[in-house]
Amino acid sequence: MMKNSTICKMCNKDGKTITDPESGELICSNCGVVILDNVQENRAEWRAFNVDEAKTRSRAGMPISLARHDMGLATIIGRADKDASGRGLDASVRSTMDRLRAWDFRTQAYSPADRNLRHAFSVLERVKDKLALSNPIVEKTAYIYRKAQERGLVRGRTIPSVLAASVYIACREMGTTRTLNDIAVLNNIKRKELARTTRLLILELDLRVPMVDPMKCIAKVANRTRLSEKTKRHAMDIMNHVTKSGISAGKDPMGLAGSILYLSSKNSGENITQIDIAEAAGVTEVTIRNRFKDLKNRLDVN
DNA sequence: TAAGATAAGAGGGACAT
DNA sequence: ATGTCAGTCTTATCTTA
Repeated sequence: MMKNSTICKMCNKDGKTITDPESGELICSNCGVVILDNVQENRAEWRAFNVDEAKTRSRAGMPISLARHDMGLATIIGRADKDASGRGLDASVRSTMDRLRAWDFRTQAYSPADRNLRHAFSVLERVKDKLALSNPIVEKTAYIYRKAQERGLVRGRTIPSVLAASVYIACREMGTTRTLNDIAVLNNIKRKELARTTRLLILELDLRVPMVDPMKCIAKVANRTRLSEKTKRHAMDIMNHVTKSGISAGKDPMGLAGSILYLSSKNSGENITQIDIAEAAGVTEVTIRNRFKDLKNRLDVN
């Protein structure tokens, strides 16, 4: 969490706002409203434990990154036909440089695999902005995509779809809540296809992807509604109970989170419609109803 | 108008053949 | 490999309070 001093437009107080680095949401600490949900992570991705470390770790120039087709290590022979002191080159040196430059270019960017990666990572740059992904997630995405590419899994699929699946997996691994829907709509991909590709990657690359944390789903859905902190807490208690008793197995966690919030809001007398909840959770109101009915039955039994 | 009920259809996992 | 089955979620439509 990091604090800023943006003034919240909802409650108009000079309150602090809090950036949640996990969900990338900017939240007012007075009223709890989500002011922005696309905040860029602007901290360094490393930690320094003392002054020396801070000095040695800060750096000039481009960091090494998996998310570049050459991992950011390229040396490019420039176009200016000048030597280091600015004088022009004589003809023979210049023609040598021309030949070197030509080969430099060919060997760097023109293997088919590299071209694929170049394309993919330019797409990744755009996705990063749209989804407010942190640097570690981008790196992880790039790593997964590289593996997929090496295994020939991109063939017969589009680059954006494989990339989107990589993003989704990276988010899951980092415990960040991004749903299939979130990622699909921003990439103009059908949710089904994204789900299919994701499964394929997990299967083929033998990835161990942790389950979505249902608590984070509660937080995410609640942040999109106007429910009170108390209702949210109560919902988390219920979720705790539900997870322990195994009712949640096989259910869409967002739908479940939504229905628990609905249940919680009923208990606390807050009026929120199923439609509002459903919209916040990204599921239909029927799903909310079904889960809700389930919950009522199963919780009464226990 | 919100909530509940019902039905049809899609996609995928488990399991048997 | 292919088919079937139970379970989940979605969409659509109708009824109820």
